[in-house]
Amino acid sequence: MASKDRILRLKEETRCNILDASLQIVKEEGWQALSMRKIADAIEYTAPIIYEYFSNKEAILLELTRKGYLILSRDLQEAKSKHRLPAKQLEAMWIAYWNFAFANKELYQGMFGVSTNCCEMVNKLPEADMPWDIFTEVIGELIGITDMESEIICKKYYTFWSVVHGLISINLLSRGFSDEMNRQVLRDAIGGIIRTIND
Amino acid sequence: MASKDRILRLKEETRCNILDASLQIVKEEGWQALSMRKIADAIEYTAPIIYEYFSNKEAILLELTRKGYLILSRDLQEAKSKHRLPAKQLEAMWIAYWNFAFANKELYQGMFGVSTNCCEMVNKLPEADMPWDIFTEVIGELIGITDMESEIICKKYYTFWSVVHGLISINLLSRGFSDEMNRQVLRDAIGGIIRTIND
DNA sequence: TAAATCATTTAACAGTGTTAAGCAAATGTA
DNA sequence: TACATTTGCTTAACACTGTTAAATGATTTA
Repeated sequence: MASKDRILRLKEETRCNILDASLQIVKEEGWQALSMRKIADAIEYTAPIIYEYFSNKEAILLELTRKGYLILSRDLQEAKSKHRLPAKQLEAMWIAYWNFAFANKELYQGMFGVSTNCCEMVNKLPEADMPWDIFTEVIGELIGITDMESEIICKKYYTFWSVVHGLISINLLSRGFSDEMNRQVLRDAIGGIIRTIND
Repeated sequence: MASKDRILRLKEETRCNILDASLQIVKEEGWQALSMRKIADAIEYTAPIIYEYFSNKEAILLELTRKGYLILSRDLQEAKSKHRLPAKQLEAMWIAYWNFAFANKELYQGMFGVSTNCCEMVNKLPEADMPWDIFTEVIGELIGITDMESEIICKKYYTFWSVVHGLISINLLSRGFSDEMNRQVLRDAIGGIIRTIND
């Protein structure tokens, strides 16, 4: 009777253990390898036990990404607090964002739906089937450089692509705004970067 | 004996049927719902038959994305051919790229690893757990606008985020360049956009 | 007509998420 | 202390997944 809160504490602990084990499996073997039975093995129980702590496998994933966003928020807040000028704050925040993504690759992938499956597939496709060359060609002409190995063209190309792919990804997932507005954002972004090309 | 090529033609046809059926299932029910038995149902065969045309389920996915890249390449080429100035060509190409992504949402997701699983999850998370507000705050201060509903801040914020998320996505998947170069690209992109903010 | 090849299916295996039934130990009650 | 009940956990099972091997039946070849 007096041990009621101790039991609750233990329950909370195994709940944490489930999440920790899950994250570790994901980090070591990828999202694809995460299975209920493997989690159960890690916490030295059998699979059905997990359903006393999470209603679903998806609920575990959801909680993992939720914790991911919390950590990211903390990192961003911390980065912001180290500067006073908004421009500096913003720069520090993006870098913190960047660091988080690469320090927690798998978690970031889970948070933003960058799947590992298809990544491996793309790497297996022949380079010739990819349309990247068309882009580098035109960007090369635009800035008057034909040497495809040039660092400048690489960077510009990279930046271009990131803007577009990022915009598309975000909109494919949660379609934040109207299509017209998205197009305008795209145009503005392209225009802005084209302007910086000749600097 | 004389019907050898006819048989080959039939074989080629069911191969196509497999791919078509797969793509249709993906379009209607998502990548997650694509199973060998469901494909078999669609082409009115049983599952093991598929293994006479594709060694794997992954081989089907690979072929689908390969065809996706081919279509994308064609669209880009076509967009490019309609202009002469590189700047105009580039703009048309990005818009073609954009259109392709949204006309073939599922295919694009498969090609670039934007998984549907996690997208649904993110939508289920409470808005409060997300760190977006921190960004909009700082960007608002930066451009001297505190009204969070402002269209300007939305667009700027959107653009910022796209650059970073796009860069990270691309690097997480296929880590194109060195970390130092990536950071420099990030800084340049941020610098460029900050400059365009006060226009 | 008999043999051999081909196309296709059925059966099976190991794995997945998930649920229901069972068991055994700890607890509450008389 | 003896019985009843709840609790913690496991085993068994279901429907599904990708994949492979064996069986079947039709078609072609000799």
